[in-house]
This record gives sequence, C-alpha cells and structure tokens, in this order.
Amino acid sequence: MSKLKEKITGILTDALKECGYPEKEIFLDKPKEDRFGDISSNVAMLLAKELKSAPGKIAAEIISKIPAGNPLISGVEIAGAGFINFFINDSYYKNEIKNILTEGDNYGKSDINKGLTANLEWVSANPTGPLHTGHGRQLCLGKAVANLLEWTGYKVTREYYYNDAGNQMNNLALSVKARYMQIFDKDFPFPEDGYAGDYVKEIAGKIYKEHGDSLKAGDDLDLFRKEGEEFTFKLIKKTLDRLDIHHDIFFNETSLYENSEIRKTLEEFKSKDLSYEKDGAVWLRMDENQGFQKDKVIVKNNGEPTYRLPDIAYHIDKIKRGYDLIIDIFGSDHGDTYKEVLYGVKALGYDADKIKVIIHQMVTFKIGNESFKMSKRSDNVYYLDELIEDIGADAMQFFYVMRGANTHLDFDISLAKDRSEKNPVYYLQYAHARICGILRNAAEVFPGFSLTDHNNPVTELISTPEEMRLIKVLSEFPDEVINSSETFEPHKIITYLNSVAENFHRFYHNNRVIDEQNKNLSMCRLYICLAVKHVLRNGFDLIGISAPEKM
RNA sequence: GCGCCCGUAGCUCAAUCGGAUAGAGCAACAGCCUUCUAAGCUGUAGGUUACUGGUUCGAUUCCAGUCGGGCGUACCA
Repeated sequence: MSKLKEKITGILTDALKECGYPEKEIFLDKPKEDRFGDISSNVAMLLAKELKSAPGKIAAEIISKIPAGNPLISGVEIAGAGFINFFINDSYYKNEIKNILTEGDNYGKSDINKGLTANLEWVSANPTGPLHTGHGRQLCLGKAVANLLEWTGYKVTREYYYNDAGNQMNNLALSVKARYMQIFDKDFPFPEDGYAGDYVKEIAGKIYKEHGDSLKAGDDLDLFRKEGEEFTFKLIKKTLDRLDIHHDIFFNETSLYENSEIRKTLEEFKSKDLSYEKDGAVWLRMDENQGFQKDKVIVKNNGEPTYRLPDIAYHIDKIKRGYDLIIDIFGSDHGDTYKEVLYGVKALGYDADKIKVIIHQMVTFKIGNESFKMSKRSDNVYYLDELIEDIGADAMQFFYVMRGANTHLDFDISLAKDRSEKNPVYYLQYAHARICGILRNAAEVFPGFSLTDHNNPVTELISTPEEMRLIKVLSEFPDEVINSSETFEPHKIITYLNSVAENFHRFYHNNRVIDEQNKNLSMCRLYICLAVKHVLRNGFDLIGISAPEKM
C-alpha cells in the first residue's frame, strides 16, 4: 500500500475509533470519475448493517471526526449511497515527481516482502524437443511474475524441473535411434508416437559423425538418450536466452532417485497406510470428500513410478528448502493433476499452504481468419523460435502476457506481426520513443540544460488538466506493482501502462513541451516527460519488452 | 457422465474486498499534420455483462440451475 493510502487508512481508522464504531478493515478504492475525488472508502456502507443506521448518516459522523487542516487533503465529501470521497492536494502528486526522478530505475519497487524467499518453478518442459508456442504463455508469464515478486522484496529462485527418467525421454531415445538406423536403412521403422521434428535427425547425424556405424548392432539406448537430452536442452536454453530468461536451478527427476527421496516417500505412504498394492501396481488412496473420483497409481506394475510420485517428492523437497512462497505455473491441461500432487504432499503431513499454483488457459493462434491450436501432432509444431522471428520478442511477450492467465487467449499473429498503429505494443513503445525525441530536441533548443536536479525539479508550474491527470496516473505505479505481484497477474501492468501511454499522448497533444520563449514551463514539462519515461521503462522491464529510443 | 476453467460492444479483452453512469484497442463512421515523431489526438456509433432464479441497500463479481466453449477424466507428463 502506498504511503498515501496508508495515511488515509490511518485517518479513517482513527475517526472510526472516535465515533465509537467497531473496527473495520479499511479498503480504499480509486473512483472511476474525477468528481468523486482521488480516493474513496465504502466503510460507512459496510457498517450500516451492523449499526442498523443509514450509510449517509454514518459517513457524516465519520467525516465530522476527521481533523481539519491536514495538508494532504483538500476535501472530503459524502456521495452516492454513502461513499466517503477524499480529494488529495495537488502538491502531493507534484511531489511524487520528485520521488520518481530520484528513485529512477527503482521507482515502483517496494520492500513489503523484504527478507522473504520465493521459489518459482516454470517452463519445466522435458528435453524432448525445442520449445514451441504452446510453452510461450507460461514462459512469458513466469518471467514477469518472477520480476514482480522481486520488485516487492522477495528473493526469488527461478527453477526448472524436468523428468529425465520417464517415458518421454525413452521415446526420444527410440526416435533418435530410429533416425540413426535410417541412415543405413531408410525403411527402418520410426516409432508411431516418436518425435518427428528435424532436430531428431540432427541428433542422429551427430551421433553418426562421432560413432559411425558402431552403434548399429547394440540394444543400448543410453547414448541416444543422453545425446538427445543434451542436444535438445541446448536448443531450449538458447530460446530461453533469447528471451532473457535464466533459471537458477535445473532440477532433474533422476536426482530424487539418487538420493533415495522417491523410495522414502513411497515407504512413508505405505507406512501410513495411504497406499496399497493391487494388480501389481501401487495405488495412492484418494479422498472422495476432497473431490477425487478414484485412487491413482503411483508405481506401475513394471516397477516404474508414474510422474506423481517424483512430483510429490519434488514438492516436499522444495518445502524442506524453506521457501516462504512456492509457485508452480501449469497449463490448464494439468489442472487436475497438480491437485493430486498437493494432496499427496499434505497427506504426508507437509504444509502445502505456501504452494500457490498459477493455472493458465490454452492459447489459440490466429493468422488472418484462420485459427489453429498448437497441435501435439508432430508434423505441425510451431516453434517458439519461429514465432520470435515472425513477430519479434517484444510483441511476443506483450501478447502472451497482456491478458489474464485464466482466460482463453486468442493470439492474433497477423496483428502481432503488423508493424503499424494497429499493433498495441507500439502504442506503449511509441510513447517512450516520443519522449526520447523530445529530450533530444530539448538539448538542441536549450544548450547545456540538464534535468539532473532531481531533488528540486520544477513542478510548481504544473497546472493543466492533462498534466495533473498524467502525474496522478504515474503516482499509481507502485501500488499497481504490488497489486499485480500479490495476485500474480502481470497483465494488470500492461493495462496500467496503457493508461500511462494514453495520458501521455493526450498531454503531448495539448501541452507543448518545448517552448523557447518559456524556459521555466519547458523545464517543468521536461521533468514530467522524464518521469513518464522512467515509469514506462520500469513497466517494460517487468514485462520484458524493450524501450526504444526511436521508432 | 463427472471434475476444473471460461462466457462482457461486430472481434480481442479490462473492470482493484460485492460499489457510483460496465471501460480500452481493433473494425465502422466524421474530423485534426507550414508547430517537440500522425506508430498520435478528437468526436460518433456500438451492451438485457450467455440465460433463469436467489442473496444484498447495491451483483459482471457471490450462490443454484440451464445453455454454449476449452481442458482433464492413463499403470503419459
């Protein structure tokens, strides 16, 4: 909560006490219309029922107890059904310009979670092939969420978990082996559900180059698996690098076998009678009362665990590492399975409350009027690298993040690719480029001028409605960051940045910045421009898009 | 069938604990470039928030049901 809101909350709390009203948590809203002030509270309406009195009357009582003469507040009014509306003095917002300029790249950061640690696990694609557009939403979402958490003070560990022991890697090994065999015999059968991408041929070619035909006879798949994993991981990491995503920990499933954690977890289930054997497999008892329909297999009848068991062991490991917050990001296709994993974790007595799961819905792509989904069919994969080349990394990240994770996203490739005013990314970036242009021009008109006096910027001349509106919007940035961070919803930042750009463009059209005849006013507006530039850049950084100096 | 998610303007989507006249962009229409980037600005039009009921001073938001869409419902992950 911003200092402004803290103060208003304090004032209201005190007034409630003065009135002898019961304590109420104060929620402050930003009214939609200027005439309702800058901050409003509905506390009188909330009290109305308890006190069996009219909200308007209660509001009047509260206002009468608010001490007059607070320099922050220029007015308090009752409106509508009993809202208490606060009008904030312009000087507060003018002063906020100073804060933006002095804090610069740090404006918007807060320390409300200082000293806390968070672990964000995402991407976590198994190394069976390059990242594709189906992974894109999660990639960009996670990147932004990690940034948001850091901006509110968390120490964030970025983690990538992958199953290198299961079926999928086996399948990759078989696919590579088949391509290798096809070098000698082009009719050698390819596995029906094998990975058909060209990279598999590349891996096979590499193996052939290094080992010739010496692997033709053997049945051993280890080398094919190992080469396949290494090669595809290189591709994956290259794509992540392009997007400036860097994980601190790559956690592989195998390590949980090596340190016996999986065995221990299984024994714990058995000893607590949470599992039983049937048909040669080990089943986890699921609680019907928690909405589970049937028991789930955790060890197959061939002795191999299903993904659930290592996943449970993995989450227990993360809990044991002591993070204050643990976040997983999954697509909606995992919507049910994560619940099973958390159930297992809880059943063994671990505190799963600190685990938060972000589920995002699937993405439909659209080119022109044609829609298509990322198909699992291997001949129809749209790789992320291709998308980056088609539309650019900025537009891609913007489009993946711009909507709430829980809505089905329609990704309009034609629109994202469009290098015209239709493309919403440019609306934001253009505002930044425009400011840079103004600053360049200012340097020519006012040789030797500087905007370095951050502690005392010229703000007393701020007066026009566009200027006031703009600086009010700017001052909301820290709250927006906190709000997005707490709800893990980076799209709110984009919505917010849009309003910054909108208000800047309007300001630009109605308030000429550089005026040779009036240097004081010019300086004042240049400082506003600089403040807008900082907020835009900081917001862009959170989302991961660049801030162009020219367009 | 069952479970989870979604349904808001022609299209894609916002809407902060349940709050005031539900907002943007695109598309449509009408304007604005001898002045700091027109990738911009201004205006018009566009809505029974899928439907029906309930709770509430107040519902896009909460509850129940109906309809429609997505995902899952594996000894895949």
